[in-house]
Amino acid sequence: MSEQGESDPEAGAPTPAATDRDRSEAITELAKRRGFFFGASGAYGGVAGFYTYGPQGASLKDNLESAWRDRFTVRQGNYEIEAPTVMPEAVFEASGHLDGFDDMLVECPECGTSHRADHLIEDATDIEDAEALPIPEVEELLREHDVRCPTCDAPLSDEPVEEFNLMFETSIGPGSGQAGYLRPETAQGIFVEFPRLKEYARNQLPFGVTQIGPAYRNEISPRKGLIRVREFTQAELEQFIDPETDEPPLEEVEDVEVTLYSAEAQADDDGEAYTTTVGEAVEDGTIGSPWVGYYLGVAQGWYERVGVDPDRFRYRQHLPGELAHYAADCWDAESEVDGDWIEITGFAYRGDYDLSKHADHSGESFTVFKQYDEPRTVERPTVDPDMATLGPEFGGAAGDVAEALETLAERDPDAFDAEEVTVEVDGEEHAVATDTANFSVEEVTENGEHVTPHVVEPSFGIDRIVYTLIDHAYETDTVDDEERTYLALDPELAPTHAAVFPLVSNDDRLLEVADGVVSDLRDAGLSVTYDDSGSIGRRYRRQDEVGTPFCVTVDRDGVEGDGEPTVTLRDRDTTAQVRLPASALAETLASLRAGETAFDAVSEAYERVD
RNA sequence: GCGCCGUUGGUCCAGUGGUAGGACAUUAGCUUCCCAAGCUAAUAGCCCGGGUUCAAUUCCCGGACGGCGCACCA
Repeated sequence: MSEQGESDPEAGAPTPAATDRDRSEAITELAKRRGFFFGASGAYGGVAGFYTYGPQGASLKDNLESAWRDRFTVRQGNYEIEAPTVMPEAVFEASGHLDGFDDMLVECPECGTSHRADHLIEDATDIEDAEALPIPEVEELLREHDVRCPTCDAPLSDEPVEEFNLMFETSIGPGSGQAGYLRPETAQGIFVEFPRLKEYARNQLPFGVTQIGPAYRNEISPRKGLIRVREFTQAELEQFIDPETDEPPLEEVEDVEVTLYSAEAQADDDGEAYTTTVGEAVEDGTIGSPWVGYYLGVAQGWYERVGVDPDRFRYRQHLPGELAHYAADCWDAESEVDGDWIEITGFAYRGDYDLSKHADHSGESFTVFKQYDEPRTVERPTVDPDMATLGPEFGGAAGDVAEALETLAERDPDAFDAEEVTVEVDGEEHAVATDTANFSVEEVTENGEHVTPHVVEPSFGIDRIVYTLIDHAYETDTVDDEERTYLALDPELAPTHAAVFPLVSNDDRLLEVADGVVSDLRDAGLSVTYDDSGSIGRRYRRQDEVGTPFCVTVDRDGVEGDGEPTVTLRDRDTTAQVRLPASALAETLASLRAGETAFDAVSEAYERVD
C-alpha cells in the first residue's frame, strides 16, 4: 500500500510529514491530558496495543456507537445481538481462522523475509506434516539439515521459530479444559447463531443482524495509537439475503455522492479517486454488487452525520490480489489521518461462505426454507433398488451400488431404458438388472426449497472512527489574539452537551441560578458539566478542548432584570453569544444537539451579545 | 520480530555519579462582570530489573513502553 498517503520526499520545509507528525503528537497529547484515550495499565509499564478510554473518550465512543445503532440497527429494522467474546475452538476451525493463523514462521537474518518453517522442513526432509511438530523440534531440524533462506541463501539454522496466530487463546473451565479463543471479529458470533436467528426473523429473507462489541487480534506490532490495537470495538452488520431474488432499495441512495478509488484507478499510475454517485457506479459496474453499493450510500450519509470530513474520506476498492477467495467485490471506507489513509470500514460481499462452512462443520442447518407461491409438481426419476437381490449379489458393496444407482437415475434416466444398467463402484463395474433397480419416474410435489443465504457485511472499526473524528475535528484559531485549540465535534457526538458557568463566583445569585440550570438540563437528559473555577476565558478554553459545543454563562445582567433570569449561550466554533431565558435552555439545547436547529437560528431568535 | 532514537511531576521540557528545576495544568485562599497570561500558597516526578560504584535518575546490560523504518496486518 505504498501508494497510499505517502508524503512527497522532495517537498520543501515544512514537509507535510513533519506537519502531520506535529499534528498527530498534539492530538495524542490532548487525548492523554484531557481524557480521551491513553495506553492502558501504565502503572505496570503498560502493554502495547491496549488502550483505556478516559471520561471524554468513553463518552464520545458511546455516542458514536449510539449513532451507529440508530442508523444501522433501528432505522434499517435490523436485529441487534450480543454474543460472547470467547468461543470454542470448533467455531474457528469452521471459520478458517484457526488454520489460517497457526503458522510457524522463521525470519531470515539477512534479507528479513519470513518463511513458513514447517514448509522449509518438509522440503528439506521427507517429513510430511511438519506443522504438527513442536517448535523446539522444528528448530532442531533446521539446524540438522542446515536449512537456508530460499530467497537469499543465508543460513537459518540458528534463527528462532515463532508461532504466529493472531487469535488470543484461552482455556475454558478448570485444568486443561476445552480450548477457546477470543473472537477476532464479531461476525462469527452472528454466523454461529444463524439457525436460531432465522427463527426470530420468521424464516423470511432478507434480514439483518448487528452486533457492537470487542474483538481481539494479537497483532505482531501494534502501532499508531488507536489505529493498530489488540483489543478493539467492531460494529458489524450481517445482511442475509436470498441471492436469487433479494435486491437492495438502491433508489434510496442512488443520488448519494461518493468518492471512489477503484481498483482500476489504483492500478493506473495516473489513476485518482473521483466523485460519482452510487447509482452511476453500480450502473456502470464499478461497484460490482448492488448490495455493496447500497451500503456505501447509507454509510456515506452516516459518516457525514457523525463528523467525518468528506474531503478526507474515500471508498477504496480491494485489488484483485487483496480479495478473500470468497469475496466477489470488496470496498474499504478510508479516512485520512496524519497524512495516511486508514481503513475504517470494510464492505464485503461474502456469499454463502460463512454459513456453508458452519453448516459443514456443525451438521446443523444454516438454510432458510423458501416456500413457493404455488407448490410445484416435478417429475423426478427415482430408483428403489431391491436390496434382497443386491445384497447376496454384491455383498459389502451392495450399499454403494444402490447409491450409485440413485445418482445414475438423477443424471441419466435414459440409461434405465435398457435391460440392465452398469454402475461403477470403487473402480469396479457392476451390472444390475433394470428390474432390480425398480426405476420409475415419480411426480413429486415441492412446496419450496432450502436456500443458503448470501451475506453482505459492512464491518466498522469503531476505534479508528473515534480517532478520525478527533483528528477531523481538531482545529486551532485565534480569539482576541490568543491561540485557541478546539474540537469541532458534532453536537450529537460531543462527550459533554453543555457547560454551565457562573460568570463570577462571588455572587450567590449567580451560583444559585447556575445550579438551577444544571439541574434543569440534567433532568432533560443532557450531559452537563459545571465549572466556577478560574477566569471565564479559561473555562471556555477547557470546554473548547474537549469539544463541548455550547457554554451557558450566568451573569449579573441576567439576574437583575424584572422578569425571569436570562443566561448567555456561547457557540464553540464561532464564540458568538446570545442571551435567552434560562427556562428556554433545555429545549434549545436538545434541539441543537439533535441537529434540528442551528446556532444561527437561535441567534436570530434571541438577542445577540457582543 | 529486526534496526535506529527516546522514556524526568497531570502535560511539555531542562539537568546532574552525591536523588532534581522550569513552563503550563491542578487545588486552596484572595481578586474577578465574558474568552487561557493578577496575587499568595500548596500538591506532584527521575519507566522496570540487574550490574559497576562508598554512592546510579545519570554509566553498562536486559526488559517494558513510545516514535520512525523494515517485516506482518487472513
